[in-house]
Order: sequence, then C-alpha cells, then structure tokens
Amino acid sequence: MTSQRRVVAEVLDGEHVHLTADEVHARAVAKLPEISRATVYNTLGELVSLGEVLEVATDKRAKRYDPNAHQPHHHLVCARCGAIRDVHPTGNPLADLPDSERFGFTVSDVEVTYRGVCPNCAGG
Amino acid sequence: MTSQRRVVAEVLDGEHVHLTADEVHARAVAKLPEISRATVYNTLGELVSLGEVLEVATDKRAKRYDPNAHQPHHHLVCARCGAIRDVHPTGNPLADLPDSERFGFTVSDVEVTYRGVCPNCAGG
DNA sequence: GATTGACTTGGACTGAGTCCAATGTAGGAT
DNA sequence: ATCCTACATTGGACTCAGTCCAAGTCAATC
Ligand SMILES: [Mn+2]
Ligand SMILES: [Mn+2]
Ligand SMILES: [Zn+2]
Ligand SMILES: [Zn+2]
Repeated sequence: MTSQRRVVAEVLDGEHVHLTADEVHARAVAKLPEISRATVYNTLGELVSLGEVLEVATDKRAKRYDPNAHQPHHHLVCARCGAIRDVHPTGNPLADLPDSERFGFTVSDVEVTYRGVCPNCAGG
Repeated sequence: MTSQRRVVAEVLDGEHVHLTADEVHARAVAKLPEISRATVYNTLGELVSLGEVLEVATDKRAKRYDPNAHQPHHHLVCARCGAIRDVHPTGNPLADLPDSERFGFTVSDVEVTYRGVCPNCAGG
C-alpha cells in the first residue's frame, strides 16, 4: 500500500460518485501533487479487478469509476448534462430473459441504463 | 442520395449485424474502393439522426451500428469474444422503476445489456 | 458551358487509454 | 543502520476511435 494508492482510494471513498479517470486524477493531484495519470489508471484497474470499484460506461466517452460496488444497482442518466443517479428498480431483469432468448449463453450479469432528462435540464 | 451513402446503407441492410464504423468502412470499400472514413462516419451519423440505425456501446471500445432500429430489443454480449445477440426480454423495465426512484427525471428510454459466455467460448 | 451548393476526401487533430523503459522506494534481510 | 530487490511510479510515446476542416469534386440548375 503506497501513498499513491491510498490517495486514489480516498478520492473514491465516501460519497457515491461516478468519476472519470481524469477526474480521479485531478482530485488525487490535489492531495498528492506528483501522482501520475499512469498510476491512477493502474490503481483503478486493480480496484476494479478486486471488485472494489465498478466501471460504468453510461456515456460513450470516458469510463466512470463507481465505488458503490457492494450494493447492486443500476443507473439513471440525464441525456443533456450527463448527471448520473444510482437507481434500484424492482424486479430482476435476469428472470425476464427466457431460456429461449439465451442462445446457449451462460448469462451472469445484466446492466440497466435508464435515460431521460433531469429536473435541472428540464428547466423546471 | 450519393453512391457513397447508398453503399453504407447497403452494408448495414439485410442481416442483423452490429458493426463498428471501421468494419462498415471496410465493407464499403469492397464495393466502392475510394470511399473515405469521414464519409462513413458522416453517413452513419445521419442514419442515427434519422432513427434508421442505432448506436450501441456494448463493449467499451468502438461504438457499434445496429440497423435493427424498428424492433425494440436489447443485447446479450459474450464477455470473452464480444459476440452480440439481439434479445427480447419479457416485461417492461421502465415499469420496474418506481416514481420514488426517478428523482424528478423524465425517463424516456432504457437499455439492457446482458453479459455472459457464449456456447463457443464455453468450450462446449 | 458556367454557377453553385452540397457532398466527399485526406489529413491533421483530440481525448481516452495503454505501454514501456527508466527511475524511485518500501520494507525485509543482514 | 545499511543494503537489496522486487515492485510501484513516472513521463512520454503510442494506439485507437472519433472529430474537424480546408480543399477538391460533382451533379443539378440556369
Ligand atoms: Mn453507481
Ligand atoms: Mn441489435
Ligand atoms: Zn441534466
Ligand atoms: Zn464468445
């Protein structure tokens, strides 16, 4: 456990955020000025491998890193500003995929992304 | 309607494929050797705007272009080889997101991506 | 045949991410 | 306390997907 890794973990800890790697880097630099982008990517990759952090690809640009890995959840994304909320739909979408629609796959996971417009962007 | 656009439309027509822009370009070049990448991107963008083609981001690399835009469906992706199948789960995931989980958003769309291992990759 | 505006082209450019050789360092061994 | 070594970190070059743009082409109209 190096100071670099500790700083990356601290950045992700606490709030339920969905930061890009560069946002993580910017916040890490605030605490440890010389930390490099490469180390942030390495550490994020390790956290993902350990299952401590999830990668989410809600927009089609940068991946986002989600520290809320232990409570299964899905995402609601604003199509205008990109805001992301964790959501917990009822029902189990895996159960909604009949065998006849599995084509012999062993299905292990499902990601659900809701899209819409957030109250801010709706100009309420 | 130029010959370039016609060729891009032809590449996407027919089978239910999920090609990347560069794969579309490669197949287009086979029919019209001098067609440029820029034109393929332009044409794909227009088809997407017109609602004739969908962009899907099942893997975290290149976007894929899906000509099956008129029948709503979701995707089942092999985590090993990237194979993509169209699937039609039962139930409506929008109905599974209660108002209390909408946070004031106007939710208009939902994407479901199932992940697993295809029969080929399972080494059956 | 000239004009014109839309379409196409190639190449430069960007953003996100990966890779790598060189350097630094934590912490166990002596 | 010092030395060693395996591992972590660094910066920069590189890749890949995609965007942008100025210049060139082309087809339709006049
Ligand atoms: Mn989340
Ligand atoms: Mn499809
Ligand atoms: Zn918004
Ligand atoms: Zn497979």
